[in-house]
Amino acid sequence: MKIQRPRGTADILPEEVARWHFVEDTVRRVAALYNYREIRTPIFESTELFIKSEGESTDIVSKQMYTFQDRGDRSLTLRPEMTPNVIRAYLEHSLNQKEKLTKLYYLGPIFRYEKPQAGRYRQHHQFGVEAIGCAEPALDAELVEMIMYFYGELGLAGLKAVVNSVGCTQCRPGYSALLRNYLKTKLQELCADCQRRTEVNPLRVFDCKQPLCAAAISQAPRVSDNLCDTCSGHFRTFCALLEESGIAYTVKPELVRGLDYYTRTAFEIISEDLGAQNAVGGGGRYDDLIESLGGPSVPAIGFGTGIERILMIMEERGVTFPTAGGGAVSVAVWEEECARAGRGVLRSLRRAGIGAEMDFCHGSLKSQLRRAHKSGSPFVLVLGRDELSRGMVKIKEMSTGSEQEVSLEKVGETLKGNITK
RNA sequence: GUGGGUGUAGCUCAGCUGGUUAGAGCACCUGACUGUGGCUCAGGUUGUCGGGGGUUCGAAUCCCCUCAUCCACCCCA
Repeated sequence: MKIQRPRGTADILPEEVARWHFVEDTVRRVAALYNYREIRTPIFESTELFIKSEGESTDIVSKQMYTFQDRGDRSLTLRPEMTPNVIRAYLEHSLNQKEKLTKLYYLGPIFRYEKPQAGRYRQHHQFGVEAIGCAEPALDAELVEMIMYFYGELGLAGLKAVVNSVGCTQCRPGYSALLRNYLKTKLQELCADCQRRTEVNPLRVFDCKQPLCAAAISQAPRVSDNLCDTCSGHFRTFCALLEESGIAYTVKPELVRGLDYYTRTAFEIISEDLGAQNAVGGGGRYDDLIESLGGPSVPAIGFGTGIERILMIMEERGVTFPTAGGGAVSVAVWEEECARAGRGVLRSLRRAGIGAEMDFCHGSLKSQLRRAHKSGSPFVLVLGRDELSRGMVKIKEMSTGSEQEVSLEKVGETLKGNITK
């Protein structure tokens, strides 16, 4: 074993690609149903974009970015998520001038330098959407509905939506301070992690699994009681609309996402089939991000979901999916003087839109049939001395074993009627 | 970044307390059928035992380092 793939990356081999296609096709179909249009942005961007978007102190920016200098001494970073890229493109092309509400989706790889683990890779793929230009909670609810619909179309089950409001610039700082002060009074009762969280990200303490910590925070002030009127109104309507759409969800006051730019609505979709990395998708509103990147003040919301984790759930639950059937027609020729005619047949079949291949390695007829059988060829064309001398070719249908002879010129035509594609 | 498990043929794994030629099943190839796949039967190929170093007369087996992978923490998709 010489050179191996970089740590935390994966090769997607031909056998697995069918699953990817199934997911990708579903992405495009569902996006179209909700009228989102695809956007493709560069794999790398100015490092500054991510620092400005996500906040210097976030895990992603402080320790997970693949950052490098190019030959022109620019600092570039492999995208660690997609929202900043989409917003950058939105601003760069003044999409806000073209329509009031811009609805975009993306599908592609993103990169984070993390220690690989089950469901966690250094390169993984995400499907996500960004809806830019509307502050209404109805949009928030529709996004949750959309992501759940998407999972439903893939045949996934065992998923749970958890939602929260993280407030806005008006009310969040006040709440964080309030909570931090409360936690400081309980500091001795908290575990070491939670003592650290108290300073760094107090809301996380709610998520601690230690019973002592759970007890300590049972009386702590809740976000829901400390939102400003606008935020709490937004959240109430959002929840009511989720109920209207029949989506089962739970409010989780401790849900706080890893990026600084979120405001108000935050949500995550959790799977019971994954290990510790149990979030399949998540998203939230980011009403201040565009302005902070130097654009106009435009509200927006988005979600992202990890393709690898989706595939893991499919695997776990044995989700079946449609696969493309039937291999190419195989042309079997084993005598050297027939090879030329065989190549001619290949060309005419392909011109007729029929996939075809021939074994150039001089295998016996037997081995060629074996190969054809294994690769799922529906038909094998047998072309040997006998047939060639008559200007004919034998068509063998693999499923029944029946054979018929047709003239060389008519092969394409005859097969075309028989192949269901 | 911290802690723990694992690494033997393409795949799944066996190999007892160090002992000479490293195994099984599946897969693959060939043949039985000198022009016909699947089934059956019979043969056959494949390994620097993850890599490096050490202990030893002798290492897949013991020790150290390293790499990869898995699991958990952290964080997230």
